[in-house]
Amino acid sequence: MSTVTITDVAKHVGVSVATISRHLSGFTVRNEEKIRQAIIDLNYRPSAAARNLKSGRTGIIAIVVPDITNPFFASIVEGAEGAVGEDRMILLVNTGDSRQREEKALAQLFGRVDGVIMAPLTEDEEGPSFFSQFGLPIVFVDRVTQDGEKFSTALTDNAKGATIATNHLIALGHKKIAMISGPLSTTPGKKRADGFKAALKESGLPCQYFIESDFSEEGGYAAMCALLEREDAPTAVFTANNLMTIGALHALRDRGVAVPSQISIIGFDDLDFAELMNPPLTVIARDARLQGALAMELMIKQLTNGASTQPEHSMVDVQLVERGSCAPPREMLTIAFNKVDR
Amino acid sequence: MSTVTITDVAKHVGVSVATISRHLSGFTVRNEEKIRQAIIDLNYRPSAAARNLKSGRTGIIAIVVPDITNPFFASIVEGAEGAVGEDRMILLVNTGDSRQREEKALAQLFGRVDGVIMAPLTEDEEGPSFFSQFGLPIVFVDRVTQDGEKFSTALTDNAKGATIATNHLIALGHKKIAMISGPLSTTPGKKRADGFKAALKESGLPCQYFIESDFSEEGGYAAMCALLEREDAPTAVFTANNLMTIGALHALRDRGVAVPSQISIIGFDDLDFAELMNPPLTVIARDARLQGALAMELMIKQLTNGASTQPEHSMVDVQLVERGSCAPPREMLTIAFNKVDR
DNA sequence: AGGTTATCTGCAATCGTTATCAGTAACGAT
DNA sequence: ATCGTTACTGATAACGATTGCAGATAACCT
Repeated sequence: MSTVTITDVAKHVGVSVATISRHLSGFTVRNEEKIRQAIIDLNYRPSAAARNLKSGRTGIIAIVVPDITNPFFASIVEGAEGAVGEDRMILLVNTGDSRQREEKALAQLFGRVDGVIMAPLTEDEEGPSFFSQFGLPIVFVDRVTQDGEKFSTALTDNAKGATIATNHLIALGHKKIAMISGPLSTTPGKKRADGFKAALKESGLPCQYFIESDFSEEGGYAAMCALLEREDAPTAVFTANNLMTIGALHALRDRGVAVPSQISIIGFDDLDFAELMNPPLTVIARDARLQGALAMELMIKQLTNGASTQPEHSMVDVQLVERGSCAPPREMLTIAFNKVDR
Repeated sequence: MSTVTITDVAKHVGVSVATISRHLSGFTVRNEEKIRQAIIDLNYRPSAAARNLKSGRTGIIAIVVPDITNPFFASIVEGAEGAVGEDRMILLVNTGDSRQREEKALAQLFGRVDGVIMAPLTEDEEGPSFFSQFGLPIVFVDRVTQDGEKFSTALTDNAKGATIATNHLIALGHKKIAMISGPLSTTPGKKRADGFKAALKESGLPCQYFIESDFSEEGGYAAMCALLEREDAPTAVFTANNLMTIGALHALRDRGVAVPSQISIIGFDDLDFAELMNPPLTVIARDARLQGALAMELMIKQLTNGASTQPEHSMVDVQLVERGSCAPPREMLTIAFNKVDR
């Protein structure tokens, strides 16, 4: 166990601890070479704990996500990781979609990290949120809380993405369009639902097939099953995130429903293997890595400029990626067929 | 900025700091209720830095992986996260397949964490490895270094998995079997290649289509392209990890090669969406989450039992999951067809 | 040489907490 | 009334580094 401290090094060289400390902090001191050698010989490593205590800095930025196995959040983390720079590190916290873990984690983080980048579980919060009195710089990524304007945010244009997706289905001729939505208590859940409903309204279509689910694969599966059991089933579905898209596709496969001939499906968030799917998946894509990087940049800006910094808001754009999972609705095919038939 | 310390709380209540400290550590003290209230009123949070300095413990375990966006490592992390328990947290380090970052990260970790769970980049290391003099408990997960027996490990049965995969192809009648291998400098790269070669040898088949690649999607793509360009192309391919499998499939799709009718493919490591692929992917699967959890358990055991603990080695089993990407080779189909034809 | 900087040095205080140790109050037993 | 026990308390010294201060040394100029 390396219990060697700065004092040991000082004694070994024959100078005071202050000199060693200064050498470590980059000042020029007299016996540079001797000190360097002593550090190696003794295998000395400065105690991060002591440093933190004195300086109040930890050099660690926490990133708190609900589910690290969701490729989207994994990309967020990767993006943030890439932007963190040389002299800082990332502390990852996976809250596992549990509110309790989220709160506990936050409490534990205090004093361990210089700032927190987080995707909160829900927006629901009575009165001024817990975060406003947290006492540590916070940047929200992908999701915000009620009073999120007070903090820097790195979001995506959820409403726009949902509107594009819905309009894409409408343009193909669909009238019975379903949405498997995320929880309305979350930012992306709410905004994407809003975008969907607004697009329907604009085209004078009713909103009959709206299911609020939970952003999970199982939730997407169950929601799709529910839709298929309807007497008057929808001809197209917009799934509000990648996991629910996968779940919905599993449901379709299990029921033997053909995509896109029997039902069209478009998902929010791209997947690495969307092209390899059967059929290739049409999605609303965005650059999650960039989003993570932006969040980190905002955090670093806040850290270097001090607490006085005004909150900033960055927005990542969305984009329709057409592949093969959307087609005109069945009725239209039938009509077209009939026409040809005559 | 919450600059309120234990002293402030003590003054506010009218007791000594020692009493507050004791209360915080769970001892029974006299003015429990008053103290609790004061802590809330003042919004006091104990400084982790000071605690660390005194106790020498940080309550943080680092987990170092080469690439967090690889679903496999994401699952490892999730498994470890789930097993970490109430009073510890995870510090995630993504080395991005860079040796330099790996070393730097390790150095930075010292004093910040109680132990390191890691998947090292390579096994190559001259002499006694860097890790043996690292001075912090280490558990290797998925990969080891040369002198890995000295540390606890949570590995998977790579050779067995590769053998099963190869034998599966052989049983289908394939003679020209390729392997797109990972780097032989890594544990899974080496062991899977060994298993592949051993299986071929046992069946008296030559090893003509062996390509060493790099576990990346691009690498898998390039390797598959190289195989397809051969005059005498293989009829079946075993890809040594999930990312290379995806890359290889992309290559096949781009070239218009049909799976499994023209070429069979089997991958190491399952994917969430393997069933949804075109065709559904046959793989060698293992429980990565379990593997991560096992690594964490070994770490915690080491932490609680002290440095004297003997290293332990746990092994996660592998399993063949047959879906639709493997079939008898083309020649055989042709022969069968000819027979019927006569 | 003498004076003035410029540069480096050690001492000691400090960060916020916990561990140790000596002490005190309350209480029952003698 | 004395003693022993129990159950808590407060003062203080660490933990290992950083930093302001004042002093020492070297370097430079006239």
